[in-house]
Amino acid sequence: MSGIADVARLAGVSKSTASRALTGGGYVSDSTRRRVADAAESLGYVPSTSAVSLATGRTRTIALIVPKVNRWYFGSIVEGVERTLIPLGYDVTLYVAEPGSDDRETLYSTYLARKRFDGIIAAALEPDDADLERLANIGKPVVSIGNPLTGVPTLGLDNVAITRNITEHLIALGHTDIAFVGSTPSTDAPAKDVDERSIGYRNTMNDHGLAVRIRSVPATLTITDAYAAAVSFLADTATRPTGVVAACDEVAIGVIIAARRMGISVPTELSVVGIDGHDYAEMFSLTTVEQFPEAQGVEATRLLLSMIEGTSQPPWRTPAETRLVVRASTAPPRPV
Amino acid sequence: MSGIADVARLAGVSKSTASRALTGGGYVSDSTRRRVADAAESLGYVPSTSAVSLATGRTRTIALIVPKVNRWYFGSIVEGVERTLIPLGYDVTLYVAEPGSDDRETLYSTYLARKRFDGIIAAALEPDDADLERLANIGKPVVSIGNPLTGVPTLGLDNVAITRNITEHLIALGHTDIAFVGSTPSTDAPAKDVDERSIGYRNTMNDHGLAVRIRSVPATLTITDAYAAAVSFLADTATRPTGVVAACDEVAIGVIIAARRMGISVPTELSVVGIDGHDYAEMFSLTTVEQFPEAQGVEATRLLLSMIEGTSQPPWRTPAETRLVVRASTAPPRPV
DNA sequence: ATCCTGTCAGGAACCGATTCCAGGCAACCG
DNA sequence: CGGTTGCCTGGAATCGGTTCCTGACAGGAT
Repeated sequence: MSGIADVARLAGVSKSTASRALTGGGYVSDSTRRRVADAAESLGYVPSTSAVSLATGRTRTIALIVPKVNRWYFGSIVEGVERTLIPLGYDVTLYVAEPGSDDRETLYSTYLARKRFDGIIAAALEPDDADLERLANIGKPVVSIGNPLTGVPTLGLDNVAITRNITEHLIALGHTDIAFVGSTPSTDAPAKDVDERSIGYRNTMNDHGLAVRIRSVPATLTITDAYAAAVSFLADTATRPTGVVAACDEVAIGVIIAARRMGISVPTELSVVGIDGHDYAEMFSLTTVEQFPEAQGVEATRLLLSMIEGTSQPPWRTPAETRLVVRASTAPPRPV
Repeated sequence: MSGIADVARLAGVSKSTASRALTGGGYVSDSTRRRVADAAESLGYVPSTSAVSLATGRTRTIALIVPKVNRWYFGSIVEGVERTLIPLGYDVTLYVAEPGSDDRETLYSTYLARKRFDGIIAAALEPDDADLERLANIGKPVVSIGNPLTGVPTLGLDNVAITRNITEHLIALGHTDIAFVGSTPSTDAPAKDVDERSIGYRNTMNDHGLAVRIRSVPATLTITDAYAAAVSFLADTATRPTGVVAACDEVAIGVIIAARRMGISVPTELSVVGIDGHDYAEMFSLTTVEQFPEAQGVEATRLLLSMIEGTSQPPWRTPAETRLVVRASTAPPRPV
């Protein structure tokens, strides 16, 4: 429990000199710098973070906001952020709150207001206008992953292009009866990734004069949700599509598991394509557009740190890397 | 950016009275208390956490240490802890570091030494003796989830009893050729859940005079790891067991997916039983022993808070709830 | 010899709260 | 009526650092 005063006393210098020696600011001769360092070492001195924060205004903490932890995409982001920040000695305070939950209000009224961080990384945050203003008012740098927030540098995918790409992939294989499994955007202004993906699919189908069919699954987009939905919408052979564009890999996998269970052969009777590059994609031979959320977490952290240091203002929108991987879940439709 | 001095000035009282009025300690008349509260409200006063921490020695932060986020068990724990702490205004600083990683040393040397929290929840921490001493030396309450640490209240399962239970279940169905899919404990002193589970299986097999067969999968115990391992060990029909006790549900699911893929019928040709009650268990009709990691996160948080408040010293070992759920992944072996 | 400049170190103010201590005042008791 | 007690408030110290400001000193330039 020794403080900097103890270190200073042991080294035979003043508090201010000890502080300068340890933090590296201002003039200190090499010999005293070493004496102070030795004293700190031998006392096992660890600076009090609250005192440092109070004096400097910096917390060496970044806030990470995610709607959920227990999904591959968000879990990967968390791991990417952690991996980058731990070696730098930064703390990560995690805030888990789904849009619309009670915790969401607490987020803005308590957690963000408290400003116990130097910057914020927000994944899939869906703030309304009032929230966005509160976010801007706290005066700390913010980086968004996933959906673009006005005035906030965002790292994300070009979702419309991606679903266009994979829808074209199915069409090129000869499919005409293609469903999008996800959700219908509530408004024309897409607020979420899923909305953009739905729109990319819809536009492509329209361009080709093909019928748009949307199968809804709950917004959580988990494998189990998609499985349950697929068990019901695959049952009717009359309305069953030959191709499925899934909102994400977890939905795609849920559909595949349901199909297998119902004896529907993938890809012979049903082609499925996802988006994510989920850990399980290869195991299910899933054709998918890979993205790399852990790398996105790393990249978002770098962007945020550069804003905190004030060295640079990142671009308003940074595209994240993707890659189409064709596996064995897509094939031409069986001739009628 | 107004401080308590501004609030005091606006309310026409001293800093000390304002502080007492807002924190609720000591004598303050109702009328001034209200005046101060109004002043704070109208200024949008938010106390500086670093100043509060410095003065009180309390951080209103708890540290959560997990080896990984992107696994159902750990993700659930994180969500349970978050759910409990957010309404209380506590911050959660998350530390993700696998045993043996570089980050693990940083954990002890930097993160824990800094003491920027009031208590610690550690899931599946595997400290060596030196680590354990460092943990004790920081002088903050600790609760462990999963594996018992000496001197630390632990919330966990009776793993030996659980695997005994499910091994008996398979034996009662008529199986004699039962493999444990997980790992062999490195020492006789079990350090991890998996070790205990392995031992429970082994003892039960020995008691019945049956041969012990262990199939190893990497320590990460993911679905994909288990899938890959199962694809190889299920291939040889001569050595293929009729029953599998999986170290956890993710391993069990990996085995089931591999079996389906290889045309091995579950449960007719292969019975599989897991441990966890994973989100996917029902989808795969998996017989399993359910546990509730999110509830464990909640419970561990409660224990820790009671230690922080000093109200009570929790018992050395608290058993977590479990429940055997028999589904359609287990059946009597096919008669030869 | 004087002046300036660069290096080094210490004293004291400061960050923004909490809390100890002392004192004023009214009410109640003996 | 003096003394004790309880309620209420303000001043000042404190938590543990950082940083501004001042000054001492040595060396080089004028």
